[in-house]
Amino acid sequence: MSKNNAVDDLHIIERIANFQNMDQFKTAMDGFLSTLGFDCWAYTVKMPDSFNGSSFDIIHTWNQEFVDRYRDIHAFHCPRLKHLWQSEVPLIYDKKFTDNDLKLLRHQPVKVKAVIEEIIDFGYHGHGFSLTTHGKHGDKGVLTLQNRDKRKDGIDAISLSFHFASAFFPLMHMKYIELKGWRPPGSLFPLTERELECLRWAADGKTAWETGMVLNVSERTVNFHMANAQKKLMASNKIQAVARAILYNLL
Amino acid sequence: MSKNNAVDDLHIIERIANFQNMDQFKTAMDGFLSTLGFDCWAYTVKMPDSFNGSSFDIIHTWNQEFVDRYRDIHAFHCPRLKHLWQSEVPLIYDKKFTDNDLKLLRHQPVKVKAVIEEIIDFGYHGHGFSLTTHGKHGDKGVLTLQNRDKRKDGIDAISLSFHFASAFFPLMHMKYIELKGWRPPGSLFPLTERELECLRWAADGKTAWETGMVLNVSERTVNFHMANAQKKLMASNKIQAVARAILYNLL
DNA sequence: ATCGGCCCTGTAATTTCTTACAGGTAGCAT
DNA sequence: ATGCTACCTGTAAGAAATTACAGGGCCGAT
Repeated sequence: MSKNNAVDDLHIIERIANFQNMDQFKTAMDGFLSTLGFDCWAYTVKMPDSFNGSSFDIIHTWNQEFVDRYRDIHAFHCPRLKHLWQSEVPLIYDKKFTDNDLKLLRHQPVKVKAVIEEIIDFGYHGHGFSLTTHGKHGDKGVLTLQNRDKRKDGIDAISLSFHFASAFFPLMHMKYIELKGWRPPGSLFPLTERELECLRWAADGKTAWETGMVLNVSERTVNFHMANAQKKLMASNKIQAVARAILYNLL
Repeated sequence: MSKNNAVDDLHIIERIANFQNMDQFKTAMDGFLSTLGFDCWAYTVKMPDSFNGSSFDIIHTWNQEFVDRYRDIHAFHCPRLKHLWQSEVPLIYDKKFTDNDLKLLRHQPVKVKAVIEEIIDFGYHGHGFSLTTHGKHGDKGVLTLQNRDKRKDGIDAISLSFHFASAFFPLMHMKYIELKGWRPPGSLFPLTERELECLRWAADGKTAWETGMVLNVSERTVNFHMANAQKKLMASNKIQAVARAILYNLL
């Protein structure tokens, strides 16, 4: 973390903003994280390609066996992990955390219980934390840093790393999404102001006729703009057009 | 910031989670921020009530005159501030920042230029930073911390505060939204699994008949679930139902 | 055992959307 | 001037959604 002052921060922000390719990104990621002094880290990215399916990337220094198993048993059914993905509340792993989780186990259905037990058993220990960041386009990232090595006095060293990672992980994630070139499907063509207005009113439940009243144009014109928006968003109907516009944060 | 270790962090997270009312929240906010040693701070919250209008809250220690003027001249038209609201890239205010902004001025339309000049003139200086956080339901928060007092050596003290605020501001914001009791309209009744499935497929542009094929039920049944979802979401049609479900992060 | 919630299905009238055809205006840039 | 873009409007046929009417089955809880 070097000198840890605001000039450094500006420098880091600029550095992240200027990564040109994925190699630079990954090298820097490695650099940042290894200086934080953890045994292992994982960065998981979720990119929603539709409302019925998402693609995931996982970059990690865990052993592959664990990650595969983790995915196969649908570990994200564990309530705490589910919550991690949905909220911005970080998880801090320590003794107390594990105790709490074991307590929660009693109130879980058998299926979920088995999953959680296996996760804890397999590798859900070690000191560290998980952070979630929510991107603009429905994309999410989770960063996990852990010390498996019990001999290391991780718990007291976590804090600075936690704060530091909180500050820069959202930026790293944004840059990753950008470099990855991922876009929600059908976001290539810029929408005009009129098209956006029509989409907005449609999202608020207005019919084409009502939108026409609001915008002081004919119903026909609203349908015209809506049809153009649909083409640009590669949507098969108004509903998908609105859904994509929202997902892509256009409204 | 006291001892600054992980036990403290857990404590802070729990404390934030346990605020019972707005008074406790505001007192704590004051406490956190005043210990960071800045002259003044502002916390701005945006809650989208529909796609055509949002409500804003501003809690601040600026002088009211500035805040009013800031709102009246639509300061958020300033590109940097617009970007701040849309992205998660923080702004760090220092000499370099102001210089950059003045440089950018040359390429701006006259209207925007006038706005920016007035902001800089009126109060857009001082050392500090602005942070953005994106909530789950389309809500956003921006936290700004500044030292107006030029005699204070702000720039080198910013970093720790910046990291600390990055870590806990998202949680504060989540809690604020919760305490405020704000919900996107029509999110009171829990949707069933079937209703969610129908909404998801609709959001992906499928017609009721197509969704029926996918779910292996009749078109009529899909319309039945969709109608129930519409009632629960208080939506006047399928489009608004889908839009609200997305906004409320249900899909 | 009864009630309520969730799931499922049918018919039919009406409204809205979607897509095809057709056309015209205004402003801006090379 | 010419082309490009955004904007606007009309008609009409067919597809889809919306809203009413109607009904039955399964399961878990009081």
